[in-house]
Amino acid sequence: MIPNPIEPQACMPEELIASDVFVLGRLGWTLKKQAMQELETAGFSLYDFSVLAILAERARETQATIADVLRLDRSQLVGLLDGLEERGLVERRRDPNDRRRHTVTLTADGKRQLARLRSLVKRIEDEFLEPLDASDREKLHDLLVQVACHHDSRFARPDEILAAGTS
Amino acid sequence: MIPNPIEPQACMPEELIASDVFVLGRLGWTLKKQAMQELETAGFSLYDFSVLAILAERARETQATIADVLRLDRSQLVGLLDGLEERGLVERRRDPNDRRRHTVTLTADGKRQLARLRSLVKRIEDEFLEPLDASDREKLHDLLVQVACHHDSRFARPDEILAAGTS
DNA sequence: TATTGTTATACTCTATAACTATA
DNA sequence: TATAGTTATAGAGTATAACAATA
Repeated sequence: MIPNPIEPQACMPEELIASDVFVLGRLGWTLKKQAMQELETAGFSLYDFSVLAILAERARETQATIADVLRLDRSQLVGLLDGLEERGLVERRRDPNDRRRHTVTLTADGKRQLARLRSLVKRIEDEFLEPLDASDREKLHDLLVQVACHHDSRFARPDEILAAGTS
Repeated sequence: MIPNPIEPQACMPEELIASDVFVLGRLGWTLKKQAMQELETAGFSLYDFSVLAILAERARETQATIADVLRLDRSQLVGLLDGLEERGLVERRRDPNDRRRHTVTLTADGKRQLARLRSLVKRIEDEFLEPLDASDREKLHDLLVQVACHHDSRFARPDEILAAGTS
């Protein structure tokens, strides 16, 4: 036999390691998958977390705006909200000003669950970024947000710019 | 209350912007999708590029090792290689040492196409990272690879460490 | 019996279209 | 007519299982 003196099996090509498409794509996928799996054992999806997080900051969102933020089709959001509503974490109410709209709000239970998921997600991120120290993590996040902001202005955080000098 | 003087529609929640899962996940997805679309107009997929890149550095790979690097199921690779082979970009040959194996090699035409795709991907990455200067891009890539390496040792680049002082 | 490449199948997302009730 | 939410359907992408050839 004498297959190969130096085990070349499954070693990573330089070109792909040098490629941001490859590295960023895979890293994003890995982290997402990791988070999805861990949330699933808690009975939630990543979207559940995102929806709750959105509602925590601005209650009474309409379904369309939630879907837009998550880049989700409105039809996909329906099932998500159904699940959250069944568990009593959110409430849908008709908007009296425009009876076509539903305004969605977080319940007290929803807030509690969000707090739980928040710490879970935080732990996942901490483990994922383990090799980086606090300063590097901040730098990484800053660079990512800069790029994200360039492609989607909604990522802009005016208050962060203002607060940059204070902390 | 006084609803919201500043149009709140589809604005991004702080918590999600602060979340690495959210930002990294979306950014990776965006870049990947962008690259896929642009490559598609050239008649290729992102996987095509990756396969060609792998073969350029180490010819005569076996299908299993290629699939492993790309985290692809071996059955998925079959169709990919079929497409590349039909276009005369790669060649499959039975390994005489182990007739179960197929060794895959790049043809001259495959090398030419890879060069084309390479510059295309490079351009996509450049555009994507437009807001960052050269130093920031390097830093970002460095951080990403550090994290990637932590989760998958094959991302380690011993030669880069060695070459760090020379160039 | 285990492994390589292959084929066939099933399942999960996501995208699209059609429907209702309101405007 | 257009829009918000909903439902139903279809497609792509991915994962799983079974198979033939070889070890």
